[in-house]
Amino acid sequence: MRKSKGGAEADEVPADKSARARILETATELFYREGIRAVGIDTIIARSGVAKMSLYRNFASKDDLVVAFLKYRDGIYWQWWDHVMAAHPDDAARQISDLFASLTRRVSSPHYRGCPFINTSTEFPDSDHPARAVCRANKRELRRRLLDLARRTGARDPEGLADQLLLLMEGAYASAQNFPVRSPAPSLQGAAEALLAAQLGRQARRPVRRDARVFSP
Amino acid sequence: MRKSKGGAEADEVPADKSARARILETATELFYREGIRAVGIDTIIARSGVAKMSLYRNFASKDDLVVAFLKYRDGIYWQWWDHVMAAHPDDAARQISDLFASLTRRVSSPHYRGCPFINTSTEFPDSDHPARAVCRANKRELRRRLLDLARRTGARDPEGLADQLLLLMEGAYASAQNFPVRSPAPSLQGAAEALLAAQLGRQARRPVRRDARVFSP
DNA sequence: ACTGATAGAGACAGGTCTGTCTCATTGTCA
DNA sequence: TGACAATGAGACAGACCTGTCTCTATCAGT
Repeated sequence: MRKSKGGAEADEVPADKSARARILETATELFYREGIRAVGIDTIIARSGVAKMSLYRNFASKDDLVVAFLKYRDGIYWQWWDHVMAAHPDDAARQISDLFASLTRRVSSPHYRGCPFINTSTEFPDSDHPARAVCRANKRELRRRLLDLARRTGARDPEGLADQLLLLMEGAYASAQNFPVRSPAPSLQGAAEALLAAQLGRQARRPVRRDARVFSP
Repeated sequence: MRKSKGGAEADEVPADKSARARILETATELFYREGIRAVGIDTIIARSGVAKMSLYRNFASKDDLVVAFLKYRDGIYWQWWDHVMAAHPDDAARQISDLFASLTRRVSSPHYRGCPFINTSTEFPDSDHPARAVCRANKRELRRRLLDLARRTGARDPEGLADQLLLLMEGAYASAQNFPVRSPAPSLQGAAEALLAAQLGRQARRPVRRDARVFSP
């Protein structure tokens, strides 16, 4: 089985921080960049310049470290969100535009490796895995905040708009991996604005329900 | 480290097929449902009732089997696509509606576990991994077909519309895992139709480029 | 100077993983 | 019947993984 190439073994985290902080930072970096299953405990301790027992004294297990990694990323995520929202607190439409503009930049970075919560959910299909609870909580909160935004725009169907925007965001995250030459991300902001505009216009545009034939290969 | 729970060890694939076919079917099922890294060769041979050497006589390595799995799923995918397109070959707008309606059903199935190409890309971050080429090819072809559809609708900006629809599709795939209670999928078709309608209307709706402040935590 | 908390170093156990090897068995076609 | 290809069964090697254990070193506060 082809393995991911291992990186340098030298310390990459300043040694003046606590062992716990060094471990968490290193794990966050490695788990995000190379995947959780692909990164072993030995790699984390080597890269953070920490003894193995220091890891297991601070985290009960690798799963526990994974949960800590996700909670750390969750914090960063809402920090980013709040920062974007703060620019125009009373203009929800503008906040949506800003959100998708910032998201476009975020997912267009060459180092971008997708949403850690989606990625982790893929790596651990068992929805009872402790990490999955953190992933679900992040997405639930994302949906809640999008609904709040949608309501404040005065959209005709705020729940529907929120879910449409949610789908766009998830699509931006997921498509970051497989379009190396020309990312679809630049179309993101236009899509969000078109969906919002469609909900603010006069004519009621209801989705057409059609009974297409079922196909299950 | 918490492990995925192993299933029954009994044969689940009819023994009258060739060893290669049994292996590929079992691997396809297991890789998709439980993830690639999580499923070992021993599990595959046990579930398919095949000797280990029969596996390695038909596939050079696990990576080779993974590539075969992805090509198999790729075939199924375009089979599904062609089936949906065949209903109204000369009405691109209707084809788009049908596509998203069918997609909604697809991702709403309780057994749905996301897009195998996105999932595999997450499991193997190294873009040089042989499996990644199959994933990229699938997504490139998806984009090509969406562009063809968009052109045939007479959309003002076919490339933009195709990428918007692409983002929606990817979002539907990615969001299948983390919204167990109330999936955003029902909003999918309405979003696609609204994006199409926005491109067929009179007024030019150009995305607004705004220089929001950069935030990199 | 003494104490106690924190951490480094590394051996080790027990399990799992991929991939190889040998040998016996089955089935098919001539 | 004989030959040959495909397959089953299972031991095995070598690597890697998580988690435990022991012993030693450092450093801050009193």
